[in-house]
Order: sequence, then C-alpha cells, then structure tokens
Amino acid sequence: MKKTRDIKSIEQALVAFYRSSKRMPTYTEMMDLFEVRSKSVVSYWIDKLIEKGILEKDTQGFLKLSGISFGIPLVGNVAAGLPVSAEENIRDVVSMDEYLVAKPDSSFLLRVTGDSMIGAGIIEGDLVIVERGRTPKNGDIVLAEVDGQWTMKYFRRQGRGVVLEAANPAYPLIHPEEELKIGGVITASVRKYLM
Amino acid sequence: MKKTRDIKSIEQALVAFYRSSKRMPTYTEMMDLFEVRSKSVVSYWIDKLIEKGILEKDTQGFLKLSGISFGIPLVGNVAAGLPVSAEENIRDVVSMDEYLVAKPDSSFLLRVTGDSMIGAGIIEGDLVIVERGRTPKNGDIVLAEVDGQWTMKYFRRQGRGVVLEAANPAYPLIHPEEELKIGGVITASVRKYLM
DNA sequence: TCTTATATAGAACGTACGTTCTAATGTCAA
DNA sequence: TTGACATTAGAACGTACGTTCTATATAAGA
Repeated sequence: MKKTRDIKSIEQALVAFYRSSKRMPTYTEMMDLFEVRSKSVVSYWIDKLIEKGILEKDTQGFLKLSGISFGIPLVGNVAAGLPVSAEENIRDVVSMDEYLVAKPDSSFLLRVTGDSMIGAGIIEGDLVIVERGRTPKNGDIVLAEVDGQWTMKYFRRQGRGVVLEAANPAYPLIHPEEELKIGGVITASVRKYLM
Repeated sequence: MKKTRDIKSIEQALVAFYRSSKRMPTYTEMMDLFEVRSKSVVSYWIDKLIEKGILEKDTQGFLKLSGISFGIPLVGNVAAGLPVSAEENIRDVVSMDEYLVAKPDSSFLLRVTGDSMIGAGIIEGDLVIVERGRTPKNGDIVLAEVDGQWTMKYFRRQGRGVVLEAANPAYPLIHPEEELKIGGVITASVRKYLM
C-alpha cells in the first residue's frame, strides 16, 4: 500500500519542477526529486514515463513534458460528472498563454476602466488582450482614440464609413472623422476573482 | 544601418525558440539561431544579454529567460500613450498561466453554458477556471449541484444556512437541503474573441 | 518454499555541453 | 592613416550530462 514512487507522483514532481524552474531537471537533480540514489533508477522511471506518453524526447534528445501534463484540463461536460481524481472526462488540456495569446510579440494587456462594454460582458477591472496592427473586421471590439481618449468600442462598417458603438446604450454612437486611430483589436478578455 | 545581430533580435530569437521548444537552446543551436559560426560568438552575445538582465543563469548555471522577456506586457494606462514600440509605459509583464491559475494541480477548465451568471459578466461560451477543494467564502461564485445538475451560482451565507443565487433575476433562489455538493470555486474566467 | 518480475544501487563510459583562449577581421573616430 | 574598440572565428579543454552495464534487494505468484 505504501508506494512513494509511482508514475503519477513522478509526473507531478516533474511538472512542479518545470513550473518553478522553467526547464526540465537533470538526471542528477531527479535523484533528489524522486528520492533515489542512482541515476540509473532515474533512467528506469523516465523510460516508463516515456512509454506512457507523459514524456517525450525531442529531436536533440532532450526531455520534454508532452502537452498532457502541462496546462490544465478542460472538462468535457459537467453533466458527465466532475473530474474528481482528474484523468476522467477530460476533453483537452490547454495552456492559458497559448490559448489566449496568438501573437505574443504584438499583443499587450490593458486593464478595463469604465462600463462602456458592459453589454459584451467586459466589466471594470477585467484585463483585455489587445493585438496591435491587426485590421479590424466588422463587429470586432477595438481600442480606438475618440476625442483624444482611448476607449473600447464595437467596430462597425456602415456603407462607406465606420461607426464606433459602445456595448452600453448610455454611450452615444461615434462617427469618426478622418484618420480613425485604432490602437488594436481585442482578441480576448480575462477576469480574476480569487487569488 | 544594417545590423542583423543586435540584442533585441537575439532576445526575440531566444523567446521564439523557448516558446516553440519549451526549453532554451544549446550554444550549438544558437549558432544557427544567431547565424554565427562559432560558439564563442554565442557566448559573447549571451554575456551581453545577461548584463542587460534579459537572461539569467540559475543556480545550476542553466540559461533562463528572466520574466521580462516572457509573458506579455501590461500597459500602465492608455492615456499615457500606447506601447508603439513596446518598452515604454509598461507596468508589468505577466504570464497568463501564472496569473490566472494559482493551483494548477487542483484546477480545471469548464465551458459555460446558459446565462445564469450573465449579471456577473460571465456569458455562454466563456471558460471558467474552477478550483477544487476550496471552501467558498460568502459572495464567491461556486460550481454546485442543484437537482442533479451542475450550475454556477453565487454562494451566500444566510444566518445558519446557505443560499445559492444566480446572477440573473430569471432564476430562482436556491435553498439547498442538507449535503450541498460543491464542485469547486470559480477563480477566474476567460473569453476569446479572435483566433 | 522456489521462481519470476520489479525496483534499486553503484560504477564506468562516451559524448556534447559551456567555457576560455588566441587571433583575425570589421567599424568608427580622431 | 592610425589607433581603439567591437565583433567574429576557430580550436582546445574540463566537466557534467545521459546512457548502459552488472549486481543486489524487494515484492508477487505458483
């Protein structure tokens, strides 16, 4: 009954190490992690993890956590039961960075102030991810300069021109003059409730 | 004017490599990345990046991207001007995974169906991050089982008992009987508009 | 009990890693 | 042009890496 060393605990140790160190441990470091005294034992378990598909070796032979272990699981549907012991009923596993930010080089975060987009479910305090240099399509939410102020608005084509509309009836429609300044297109929004 | 190799381009190359490979390149691999023919040149530039604080070496001497390069920048306030060339007006840099998911081991993602929490800015299609095993505080949003169905509700203490309230007047208050089943507490929500 | 499979330990080995040295080349200002 | 400095190239070196081997201990089954 007392097995301190099984595949799952080793996987967890590796994931924890990678999360805090941003790299995989060396075999010598794994000796401490797994609480064994020989590198050959490490090799023994690593081989098992590779067989299970939890680990991979890339083209250069370096160890790599294969997606499954990284990121957090996306549950299929709750009706089928909650993931009590993980493993079950999991549709996919995603990294938030990869899921939310397609172009990290040209994106930035912005904290939302005001209630102009409340109708779209974007409320004060949210963070929005803005992608620079992207040409907005009809219906996209954009960060635009109106009267010297940067605000978020729906971008709507109307005939030959463009209208900026807030997701809040309290705000007027904006018919921008020439040279509409677009700071970027909102590609995602996130909100944190608890630490 | 034509400098193919400067600190910024090297940093970008390293970040790109790390993003796709989940590890730092070896010096030999960097020869290709930087388009130089000697490892000593790689070492020469790496030292520069370390001086600038873009790279670090951890206790074991392994290269590591120091936060600044990783994650995406959080802009202070838009009024001060947009980050045209990055670098300016940046308050912080965050990784979405670290920012949103405090306890990756006990968290999972769930896609929202229905409009029961629309008043809280959580709409159909959003992803919520649920933390298992956390005891909900008054006002938290929880994933609870009501009549055999898992739904999201505000968790409110009322005298000795508990009330579950939707963020939508169309839904009735729930006064759970004994044994209220809590699947977890919602710690964050995310929404993706564009790919 | 004996037998087999599983798990651990230690040591030895080849190699690729990062470091460091010398030298040559390019760039820019005086 | 000359000199100072920045950048590149190549080679040599020590070391720590991951691999592999043998041997022993532990657990499970017959």
